[in-house]
Amino acid sequence: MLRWTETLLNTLREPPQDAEIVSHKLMIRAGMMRKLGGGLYVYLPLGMRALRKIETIVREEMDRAGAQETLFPILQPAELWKQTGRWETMGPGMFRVKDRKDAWYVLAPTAEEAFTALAKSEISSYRQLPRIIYQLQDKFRDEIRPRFGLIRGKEFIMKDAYSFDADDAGADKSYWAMHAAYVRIFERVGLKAKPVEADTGDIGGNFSHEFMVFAASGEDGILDCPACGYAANQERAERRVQVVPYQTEAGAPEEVATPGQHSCEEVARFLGRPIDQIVKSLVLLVGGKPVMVLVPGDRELSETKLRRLFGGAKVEEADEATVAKVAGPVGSIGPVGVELPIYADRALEGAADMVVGANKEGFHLAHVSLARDAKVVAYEDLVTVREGDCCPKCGATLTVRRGTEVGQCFKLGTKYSAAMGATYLDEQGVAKPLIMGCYGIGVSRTLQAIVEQSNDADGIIWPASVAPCQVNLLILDPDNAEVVAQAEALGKALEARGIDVFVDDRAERPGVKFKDADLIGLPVRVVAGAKSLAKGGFEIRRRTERDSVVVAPDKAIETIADLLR
RNA sequence: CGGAGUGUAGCGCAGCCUGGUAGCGCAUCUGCUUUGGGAGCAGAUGGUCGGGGGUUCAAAUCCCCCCGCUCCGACCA
Repeated sequence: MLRWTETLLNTLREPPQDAEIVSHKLMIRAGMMRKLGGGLYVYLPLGMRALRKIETIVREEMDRAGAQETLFPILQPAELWKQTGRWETMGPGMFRVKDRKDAWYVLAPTAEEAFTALAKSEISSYRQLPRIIYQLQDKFRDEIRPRFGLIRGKEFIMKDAYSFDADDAGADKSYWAMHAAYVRIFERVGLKAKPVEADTGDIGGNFSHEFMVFAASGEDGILDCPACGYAANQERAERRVQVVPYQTEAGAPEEVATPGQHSCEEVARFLGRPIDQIVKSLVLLVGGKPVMVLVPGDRELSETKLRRLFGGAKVEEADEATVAKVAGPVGSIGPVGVELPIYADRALEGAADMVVGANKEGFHLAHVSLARDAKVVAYEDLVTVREGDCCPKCGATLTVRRGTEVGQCFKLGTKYSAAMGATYLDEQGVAKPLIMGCYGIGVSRTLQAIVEQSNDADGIIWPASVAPCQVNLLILDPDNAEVVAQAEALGKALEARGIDVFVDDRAERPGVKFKDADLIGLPVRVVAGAKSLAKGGFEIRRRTERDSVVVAPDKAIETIADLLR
């Protein structure tokens, strides 16, 4: 039994000034955690209990899926990271420290290298495959902007798992086993999380799902198809291309004066043409080399998609001087006559009678037919999908929702095993690189995501599976020996049944205790007071309900157990 | 890093424009009254006003530099 008067716990009437979103405010106000520094939080006893419950569920489901728990050091030799090149490519996002001999170390932001190194030393035969190993361990990332409490911190708790297989079929099996485990984990912790197709980012690999929790405060946009269930991160989502109007050729390109008109909106308005008849031309440096990209005037280029098109090469905007050299003045460039590889969005395939920049300040070209007048290398899916676009699977209209990522699965292939020489011998005695997958859950982020998704105006509403305790027992008259004796007996009996009890035994007025009980948000509230005893026992109610029932002491345990079921 | 804010008691804030001995609410401690949805009265504790420099007889207040934190854009669990 956890007693308030023996617990390091203070609730706050007002949220701290630096908290923006509801879960951050509630986690602080309810005394679940405190800030130690930017992006760094202390888990207080109640928050710690909820965190432990989540971790237990994660372990149970990982073990059930055949994964084995390990624990790797946070402090990792730089050598490992140099083997895969990520010592360079991770950039300033990774914390690096030196020991007294000036040897460099990394505070692990993730652990592909370390797990691959272990696989290299321990796995040598196909007979040892498949293997999935995991850990729950702190991760460190020097985030540019930590925010929203546990949602994005410099230090956070991650469950990371890595699978090692002999072939693609095995790797797929491991991938979907982890995927299924994640679905179960998020269900069990009471979180509505949806797997969506995702980009693979810096981790690499070729296939990925993110588990997203829908929340207005989410940092990611998710395109969701209400008709067929397709869902994808905005940075990766695809669309079914609609045929653009104005497909008829209208004579040769003609220079038109557009003084001072640069953006597509300006040009469209000035020429009295619809915006999707204007072509947006952009110059980007892909792996350091300039490339021209064309998208419809009202669309945004997705740099993520461009990067994937070029096999993960670095993509950046070209500076004005470069643009001027290879095309024309920024704001007036176009594809006609430029000597650059030109890639266009699929929506522009067959586009005719378009307006493009003339590569000359103050002028655009009208009546341009891309097929005829520009040397387009390829038409690809290059724009960021938005609300109202068509689902790539079924063609229905996509909607955008905000979401927070709580987990991600990647198929890595041999990216790390090949780089580090982690091989096994197959049945023929041939050395082959291990096929890998990696699977992360932001455990501390999950804790706060649960609160973000489950609260009301009065406070947190913990799902029973992860609540710090299941029952909040309020002793309203701590000076009344009869009340205390009854409450203590109930608390002990509940604990004997495996039900956690948090007792508010403070010498506070009833109103204070009710407010705090709502704020802390344990699933079942039991009131023990002189008035309740006079009415026949304890007053019992769910956090989510307004009215309580009075239950005789000998019936209370069953009533409570039923409510928790 | 770019843009916008902010920094005064444990928490939330006023004071700054117009310089003149640092204040309010909550929390904490003491006493009395109160006691079923954040009680009342009386008293008490607690501040190098983010740091440094400058202007001035005098700086929380005006000027300069630095730092922290928060919010909006590019990374990610």
